[in-house]
Amino acid sequence: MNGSVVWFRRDLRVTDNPALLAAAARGGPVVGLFVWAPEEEGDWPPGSASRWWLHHSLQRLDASLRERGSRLILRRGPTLDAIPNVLRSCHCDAVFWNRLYDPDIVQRDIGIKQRLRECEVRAESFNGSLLLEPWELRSVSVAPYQIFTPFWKACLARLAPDRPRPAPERLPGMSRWPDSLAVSDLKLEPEIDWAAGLRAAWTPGEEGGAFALRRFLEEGLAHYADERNRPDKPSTSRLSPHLHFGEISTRQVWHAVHHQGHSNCDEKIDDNVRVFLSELGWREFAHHLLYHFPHSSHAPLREEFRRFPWQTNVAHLKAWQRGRTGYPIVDAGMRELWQTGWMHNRVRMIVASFLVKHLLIPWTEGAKWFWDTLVDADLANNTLGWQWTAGCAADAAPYFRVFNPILQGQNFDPDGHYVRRWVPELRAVPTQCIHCPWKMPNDVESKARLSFGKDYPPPIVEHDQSRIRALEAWNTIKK
DNA sequence: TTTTGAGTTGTTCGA
DNA sequence: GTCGAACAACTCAAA
Repeated sequence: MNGSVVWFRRDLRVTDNPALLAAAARGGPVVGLFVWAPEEEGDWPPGSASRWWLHHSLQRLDASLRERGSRLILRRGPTLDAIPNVLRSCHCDAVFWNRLYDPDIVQRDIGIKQRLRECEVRAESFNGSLLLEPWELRSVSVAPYQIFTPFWKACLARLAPDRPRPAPERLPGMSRWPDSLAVSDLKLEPEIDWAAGLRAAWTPGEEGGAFALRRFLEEGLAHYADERNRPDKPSTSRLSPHLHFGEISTRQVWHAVHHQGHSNCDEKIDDNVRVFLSELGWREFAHHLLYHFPHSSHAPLREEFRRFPWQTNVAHLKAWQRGRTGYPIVDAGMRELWQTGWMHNRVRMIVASFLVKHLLIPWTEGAKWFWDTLVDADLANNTLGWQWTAGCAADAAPYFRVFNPILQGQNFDPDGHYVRRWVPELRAVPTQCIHCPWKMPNDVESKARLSFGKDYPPPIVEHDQSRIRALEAWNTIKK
């Protein structure tokens, strides 16, 4: 009896998967297990877009395991029932998994490991997703880092990520497999099919992740430092959902990009590579913060923000969610999100700043909407992103940094290609008005075949006024 | 302990 | 049109 169960969660790959390799190394049968137990994830069970992705990724993983002689058994929670049940029915005596770092999941997993060990089951977890785990790095004062630059410097000084390890070629199987649900039984796909845009934009699964990395190395990386802020250019990696679901490991990405950097210009690391790797650094930093400040997905890291005069305005929130604020760059972003489950990072900052500063709507509302609509929704990244925008993270932006959606549009989408792609009613608007169509002269408006205010809304708030109002609101919480 | 330097991503105004 | 300064004060990290 030396069969092993690999409990898959967000490590949906066979390459460079420490838990899977540990199971394979024992030489006995290897059984993949996925347990659907959203109620065990606290206030943040996977959102709609994530569920769609998960559905497809599970199918791919099962296929990939079957090619190797194993398979993926699907069960519903409670996890603490499902794991022992599968262990018994396949006569396995060990469970391996890769660690997650979201507070509620950490607590659950600690309990599960303890219970399994009490039952004489070998239960072991591994680091399958971070370059350094949150407890591996402390500042000199022993307190967790709260500011990115010193955090990342310290990481870089210590970092020597292992080389990624190849997938096991063969996995010993069983003669009789335990019962399994079908992926469709989990009902992860939407009942009303709104996922056409997601299907067109993404290939969930390990192969899709490898393909995205290859494409980025060939087409994106060489211009990354200059163009990563341009939503009209294909220079970002688009790896975020693959990284979230662990379809590719951070180590794989790190080594591939590093290698490319060295082959480009011998000793010196390319600026593009340096900038991209620091984005992986932000992912590490986000996980570090959420682990050490487990309440931060709900509450501001800076205490005084509890008194911030947020406003409730359902109509404004709806307009923001549906991409009808009247600011083209904001609306383009929100519609890209709605249709594809993803938004360019620069545009995420612009729409977030707009919600929080122009509309004074709580950042948690934005975080919730992103959580439900993003295919890369990740509690750590989402939390840090929103806290940063709202200015309540430790290394917050200065209070006076209020993005001007017109200027941001003109700077980062200078030809309006991005806006025209996602806000088709503005397609014929000339470039000089594309980011402020309300300034369009009447004769131009008729030529643009646009009835302003009917086809496209006027701005729901005025920028200059909103900016002043935001600065005043920030003033009220000063000590 | 105290001190010092610094903090991803910006905007506006006036010279 | 371009350019530099001003926009708060605070807290984190390290010496």
